Parts: sequence; C-alpha cells; structure tokens
Amino acid sequence: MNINPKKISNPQLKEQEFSINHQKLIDATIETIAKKGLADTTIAQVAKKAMVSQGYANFRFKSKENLLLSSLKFLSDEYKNSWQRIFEDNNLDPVGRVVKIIENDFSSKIASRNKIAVWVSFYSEVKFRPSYLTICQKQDEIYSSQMEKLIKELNFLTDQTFLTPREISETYLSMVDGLWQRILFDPKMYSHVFCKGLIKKYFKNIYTDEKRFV
Amino acid sequence: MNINPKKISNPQLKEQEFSINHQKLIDATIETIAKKGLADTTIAQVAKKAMVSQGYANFRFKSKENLLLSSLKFLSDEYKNSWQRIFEDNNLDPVGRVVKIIENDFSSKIASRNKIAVWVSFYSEVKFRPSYLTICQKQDEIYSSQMEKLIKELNFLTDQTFLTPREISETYLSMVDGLWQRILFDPKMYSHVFCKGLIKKYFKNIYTDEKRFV
DNA sequence: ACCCATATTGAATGATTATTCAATACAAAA
DNA sequence: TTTTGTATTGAATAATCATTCAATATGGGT
Repeated sequence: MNINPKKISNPQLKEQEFSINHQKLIDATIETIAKKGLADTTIAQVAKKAMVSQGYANFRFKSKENLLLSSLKFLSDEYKNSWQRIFEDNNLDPVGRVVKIIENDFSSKIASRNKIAVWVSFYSEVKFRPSYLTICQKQDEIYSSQMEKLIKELNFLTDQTFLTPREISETYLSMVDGLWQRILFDPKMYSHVFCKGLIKKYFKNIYTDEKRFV
Repeated sequence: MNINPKKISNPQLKEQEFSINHQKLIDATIETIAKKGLADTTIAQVAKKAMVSQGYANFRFKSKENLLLSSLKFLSDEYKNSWQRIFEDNNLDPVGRVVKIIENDFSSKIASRNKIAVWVSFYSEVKFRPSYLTICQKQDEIYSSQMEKLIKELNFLTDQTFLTPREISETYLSMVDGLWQRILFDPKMYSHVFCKGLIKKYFKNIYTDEKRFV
C-alpha cells in the first residue's frame, strides 16, 4: 500500500530550474507569502500546498531563504520578460510603447493581488537584506533609464518641454509603485481599470493632442 | 548589590499611554522593525533596546502582536496630528495648504527612513491582518477626501478643468506612497528634496501660473 | 520601622519551525 | 529479475521565541 506515492521523475528535466516540482514550490511560495506574509510562511505550509514533503522542499532549495529568493527571482524575471517584449517590438512607436507599458503594469498576469503582495513583502525588507536588493535594483535602474529614453523620444515628437523626461518617468514609476500598494489596501477602489485610467490621464494632460492616452 | 536597578515608578503617569517605558518600548519597536523587519523582530531585542526586561515588555503590552499594533498606532497618530495641524490652520490658502502637505509628507520627522520602513512592513501585511487595516484605512479615506476637497478649491481658483480633483488627489497620494517605497531602495537618489521637487513640478505643470510650486 | 501596592525582573515553559538524514520508493539498466 | 542511482519521504533534532509567573525591589502611607 502506498498512501503517498513518490513522484515520477522526469529524466528530460534534470535542470533544477525547469523541473515541475521546482515551479510548483515557487508557485506555492508566492501563494503562501501572499496569504500569510513573509514572517508566517513556513516550509511546511509551502510543501503542503505544493504537495511534496517538507524534507523535499528543503532538499530542493537548500534553505528557506533560498526558496524565498528563488520566488522573488521568478517574479523579477517574469516582469523583465514582459518589459523586454515591449521594448523589442519594432512595430511600436513611442506612444504605443508607453501605452503597452502601462497596460502591462496593470495586467492581470503581472499585477495580480497575490504577486503584488509578494513584491511589497520583499520591498519591505530590502533595506536590510542585500540579497533582495541585488535581485531588484539593477533591473530597476534599467527600467528607469529605458523609460526616460522613451519619454525623451516622446517629448521630441511633441512640443512638450516643461517637464523633463526624467521627471515624467520618475513620476510614472513611483505612481505605479504607489498604486500597487494601494491595490493591496482596497482592490475594489483601485481596480486595474481605475489605475490605468489615472495614469493615462496623467499622460493625456501632458501630451494633450495624443488620442491614444484615453 | 543591585546590578539591574528597578525603574523608579512615576505615580503621576498612571495611564499606560503616557508612561516613559511605554514610549521607550514603542520607539525601540520602530527601530527594530526598521532594522530587522517584522519577521525577525523579537520581544527580547526590543526589550534590550528599550533597556527593560523581556518579561516587562510582554507584561506591559500583553502580547507581541499588541506591541506591534501600538507602534503602528503611534505612527498613524503622529501622521494624523501633523495633517490636522495643516488643515486647521486658517492662515493658509489652498495653494499654501498643498505646499505644506507636500513638505510634511517628506519632512524628516514623518518620512525618516526608519519610519517608512515600518509603514511599508505593515502595508505588506495589511491584506491578511484586519487589525492593521483597521488602524490605517479609515484615516486614509479621510486624507483622500480632504485632499480631493482641497484640490476642488484649487481648481475653482484657477482655470484648470481637464483633471478632476479626484484624479489629482489620487495621483498625489499614490506618488507619495511610491516615493516612500523608493526611498527604502535608494535614499541617496530619492532624497527628500528630490521627492518634494518632483511633486511640486507635477502641480506646477497643472497650475502653471502659481509661483509657489517651485 | 514596617506594611502594602505596584513595578519589574529573569528564568522556566512550551510551542513553533528550519534543517538533517536514514529509510524507502522508483525507473532504467543490466 | 536484480542492481543501481536518484527522487522523495517523514520523523528526529536543535534552535528560537513568545509567554508565564514566582520572586524581588521600590516608595509612600501609617
């Protein structure tokens, strides 16, 4: 009798990063952090949700810390990929790119309430955990400078000169962070539609002639 | 011999809320959360920093949870008081009031890196701790509606009609939250001066004729 | 000087939890 | 079938911590 049958191994998936169990554990970690917070996330809970044994979870990720870091890395990579896809799309003009960025930042894939909860959990500890900072900071600087360059093109195409590209991009990025946080508080009031609308209105006010910032 | 002398009681300070030790413990809690995070904040560390015994800290606050809640309440009240002082100041016109609000939101008293770290720590758990939400949410709604009313006066005094008071106030509030979070990441880049400047420029762009949004 | 109420201590307790590891199950190879 | 290497388990361990509480200190009232 075998109440808890062992998982069938898949020899084609030797790489840790691509194994089924690896991703199941990361998904379970994200769900658990979102539901209980970093403090009360235990390996036992995560393992249970991922339907593997506690010992296995630890064996696979070497430590709880490493499991948490891997989950942050997963979110960070997911965001990076969606961002890059927008910046590498040559069919987009500057306005189209900005619109896509806004829509991506409040898409259901990227800005689900669970994922935002995890981001904010890690943000709250970034001050004293250099490992968290390492994962996010470099990317963040890239987003910052790419956004600034994009706004520079936009300003060039319009007669907007009062606000500098830096000001507009920093305002945008901090608004996104703030709205994400507010989604945690009150997801009804700060719906994705509301957030996107608010930001588009911000751009519409700056680039008054542009019809696509509806 | 008395290596650890007991504290001298002060009969005039019977109310828990006003005792010296009460505040010392709250200050120590804020420092500890900022330095280690909610997860790794232990009663022992807080008690040590406040220079009282571990048992005393627990006795005074009944539980760790209650100590954390009291610290959040302290920050929340501190913010509320500074906000109210600005709104009750009859010498201020709408523009002056907005400027004061901005300056308050990035003052060294309100927006110290430690205090921001504590705010963000609690924000990150607000999703599943109703007690945290209770302390913040009602106030937050008040700030929201007072700000909106203030902007309404401002719009009335100017020819600004494109952005609604609601849009401007929500944009402002989310920018503040976002910038606070970014101060945690990179306090050098997101200095108080930079943050205030960015927000004033936002208003300057809307109310172009107003000289005080420098 | 003594008593009493209150303030404060610090060590003990018990619960929780990350981590380890010997035992077991499995799949493929021989 | 038997062997072998890998995957996975689950129970034991050890560390950390919140909480409790009996013991002690203090200062004012008598």
